[in-house]
Amino acid sequence: MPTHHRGPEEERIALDAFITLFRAAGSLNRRLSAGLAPAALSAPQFGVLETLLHVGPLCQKDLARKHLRSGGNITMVVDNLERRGLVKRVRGEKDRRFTTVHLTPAGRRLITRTFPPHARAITEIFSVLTREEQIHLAHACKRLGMAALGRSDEARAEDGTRQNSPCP
Amino acid sequence: MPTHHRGPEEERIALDAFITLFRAAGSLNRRLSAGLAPAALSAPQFGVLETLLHVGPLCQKDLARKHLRSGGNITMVVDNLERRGLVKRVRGEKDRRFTTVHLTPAGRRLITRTFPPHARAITEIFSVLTREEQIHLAHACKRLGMAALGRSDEARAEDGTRQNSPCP
DNA sequence: CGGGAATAATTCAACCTTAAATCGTCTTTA
DNA sequence: TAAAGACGATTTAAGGTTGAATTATTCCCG
Repeated sequence: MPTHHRGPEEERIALDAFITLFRAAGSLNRRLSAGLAPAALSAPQFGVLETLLHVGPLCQKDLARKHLRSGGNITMVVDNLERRGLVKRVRGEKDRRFTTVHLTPAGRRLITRTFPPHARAITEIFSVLTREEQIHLAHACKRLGMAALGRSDEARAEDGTRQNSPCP
Repeated sequence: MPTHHRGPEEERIALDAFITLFRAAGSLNRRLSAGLAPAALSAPQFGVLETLLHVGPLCQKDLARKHLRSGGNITMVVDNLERRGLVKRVRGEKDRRFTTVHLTPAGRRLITRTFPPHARAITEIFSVLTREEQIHLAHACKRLGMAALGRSDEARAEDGTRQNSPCP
């Protein structure tokens, strides 16, 4: 919604940036989901497989934290992946509250051949911006994200400063 | 997911910008949804009411186009708003295929008192960026969105160049 | 040691989202 | 004018999302 609102200029500019950011995210998302359709993967499913590939087996709590999603949500996404045999749950031996999620061979095969074209698609789309523009965009979004979180909890949980929980 | 992937630099930068953009949108969305909770409005419901307030009664097709959502989605969101008595559907007289969605007095009251604090919250969060940064951000996102859409159909349907459908 | 607090996962209800199928209602055209 | 096609809205099935309640397990402390 193109914010037909007319207020003071500061507000107008902020609302315009806001709505544009959201529309871009939506369009990106739709486009990339289409690219995932051949593998019959939803974006969240792809995200979980990608994380498992690049950081290794994780408990669901950590998956939730990494993706900024609720626990119940991860349960469902992992359910659907497990139903297709792309992932398996392993009950913690030391601490039986945890279940660690592992890629199966089939899951690893699928994600290793799905990730590269996906990354290429992103790179291709972002190439409408120069290298510097991309860096500035990322920087601005990083600050925005922090501001939105109000700096409270996991603001930078995924910004590199990871303090991983001890999923056994 | 902080893209632990390590590829050529161009790809690394694009993926970083991508993931940062999405995390920012997610955080913004969560924060603003929290602000809407007192009014018991979801973000999509708020969006529809806001559009109806600022552009006037619209048929569902136009609402769908404005929000880049499917028709079925709008049917449900309007259902929920109508159930609460915030909007009402009016069957087209000339062409009975269309239903025009109107704000009820209650709906107008709710959205007129909900919008200003919402806009202020956005402005407040975006104030971590300078005026110029916000403008550059919007510009970059605009180009990104176009690139993602592949320039096809309603790429700029909401960028001002509105060609409204003739909902009677 | 034993009971209460904390914690990981699951379930549940409510809503959002889409694509595809269907229903009514025009419009076109043969 | 009647059949065919186009078009707006609704329904349906599948999945995503959340927050709250529940369950199972472990931890802590008196």
